[in-house]
Amino acid sequence: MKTNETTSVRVRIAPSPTGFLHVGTARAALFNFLFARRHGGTFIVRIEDTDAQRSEKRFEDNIIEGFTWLGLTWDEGPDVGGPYGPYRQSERKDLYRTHLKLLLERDLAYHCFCTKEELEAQKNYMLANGIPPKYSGVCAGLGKDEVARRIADGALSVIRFRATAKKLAFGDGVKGKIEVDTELIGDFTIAKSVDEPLYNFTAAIDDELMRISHVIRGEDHISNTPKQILIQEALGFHTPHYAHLPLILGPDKSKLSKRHGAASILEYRDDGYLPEALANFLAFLGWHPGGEKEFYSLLELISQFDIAHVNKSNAVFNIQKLDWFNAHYIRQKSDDELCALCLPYLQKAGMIDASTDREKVKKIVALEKERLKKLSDIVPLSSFFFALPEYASEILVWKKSDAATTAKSLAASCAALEALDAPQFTEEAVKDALGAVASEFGNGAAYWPVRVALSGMEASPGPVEIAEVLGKDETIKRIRAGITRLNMI
RNA sequence: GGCGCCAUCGUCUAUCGGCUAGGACACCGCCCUUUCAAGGCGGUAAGACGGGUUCGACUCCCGUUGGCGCUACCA
Repeated sequence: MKTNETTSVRVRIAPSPTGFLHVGTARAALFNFLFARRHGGTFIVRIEDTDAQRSEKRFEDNIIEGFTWLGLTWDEGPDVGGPYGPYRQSERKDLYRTHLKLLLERDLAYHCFCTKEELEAQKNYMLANGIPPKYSGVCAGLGKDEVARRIADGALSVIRFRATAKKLAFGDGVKGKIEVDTELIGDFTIAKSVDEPLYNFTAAIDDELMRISHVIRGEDHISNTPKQILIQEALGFHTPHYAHLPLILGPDKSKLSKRHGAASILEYRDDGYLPEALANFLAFLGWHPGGEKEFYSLLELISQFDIAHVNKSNAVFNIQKLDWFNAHYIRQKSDDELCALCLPYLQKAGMIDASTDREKVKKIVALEKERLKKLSDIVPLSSFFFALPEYASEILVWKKSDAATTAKSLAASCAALEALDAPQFTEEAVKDALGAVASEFGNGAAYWPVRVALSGMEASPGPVEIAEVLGKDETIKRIRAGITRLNMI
């Protein structure tokens, strides 16, 4: 796709607020955003809410919130306005009505009175007889008077566009040249009535009126493109450059959808994924800047983005890779930032409240930082700090040790730690105290039981770090409980 | 069924005619190490198939097969 400096780049993401912001739309938005910013163009958000039955404001809000969370910014949209508004199709009815009437007057479109049942029957007949199914055209030749009479009689109708049969080809920025025979399309519907326009029609009108230069969208829209081009030609509109992105697939290789898991991008946020991780991951689904660098900030993505390098084939959404990106970005956070990010999860789990010592929480988060794949992992990983979990006494014994030795080493550790004055219960002091025990019993026989007694878990941060966070009293208490347990084995 | 799009490790990908096919995730092993994680090192693993074109094809062309998408009075 050529992007010379003289034609300004204007791209749009046109979500339909009939559901929460899903991954596919978010990725398409990201690519449009990247493309616009890369070329100093304009990024527009246009809400396609022509389907009044299915559109809901809460979905629009969810979509806008999702884009914002991802780090995207737009220049024109329903919330920020712009010179080509309004940016909600439901608020552009008059524009569509004008063009619809124009099409009707010029006989480029016509009223169709066929009922859904009739249409269904026609379709089944054609299918059964091996004929490519398309509108039969029974209403295509109705005279003006006949149409007026039927409408006056209250007959229900839809508006169909007269699709001229021809070989149509358009260049695609990703796929190359795409050719279709519009003969196979047939006269398609563009409105339920002059006040109820349908998707292919409104998209063609708005892309013209909003001066859209490039349409970047999922390849599930390839079959809509010739319809939109036909409408553009009938109305004397320009045809924007098209670029159809490969689809994002679920593990089963079918188009990613709600049934594959997260229904909304915001669910990823709530689950503890970082926007920079998701953006990095999503950008790499179907595109790659070349080279072996893996981590790209949004700014770096912008500077490298080239739509010519977008893949043609679909990509499977690999949650493990997302986790890896996320873990990386979590580790990049400062302790303060990460603590602030983890706080909501800890609070929600009831593990901390306003009275909890913030410095203690920060130490805990810092300790678990490199173990977090998602922010929400902080809850199961750190709960033992706040309340010792129930655990099997047997796990106190290190694999290369025995109960008797473990009891002795735990008692020694306990004594060594008790000898420390509470104010001097520093990481340094604890380390020296336990180090002395370790030099007598060996690292494994000394550290393992202390760590298990303190955490109640077979896997956790080291005993010195935990003890320092817990403080002398709690540390001694937990170790004594461990010793008691050992004596009962 | 019709039409369209696509085809490199299990997954995301590099390669734009010269490849001993590179990287990443995941997986396995080793190191580090009380455990886990992180980190370091190493390993298993790919050009769907068949024809062309060419000195030379993963790269170009054709066919086959397979996958996906679309086929609404949804978008």
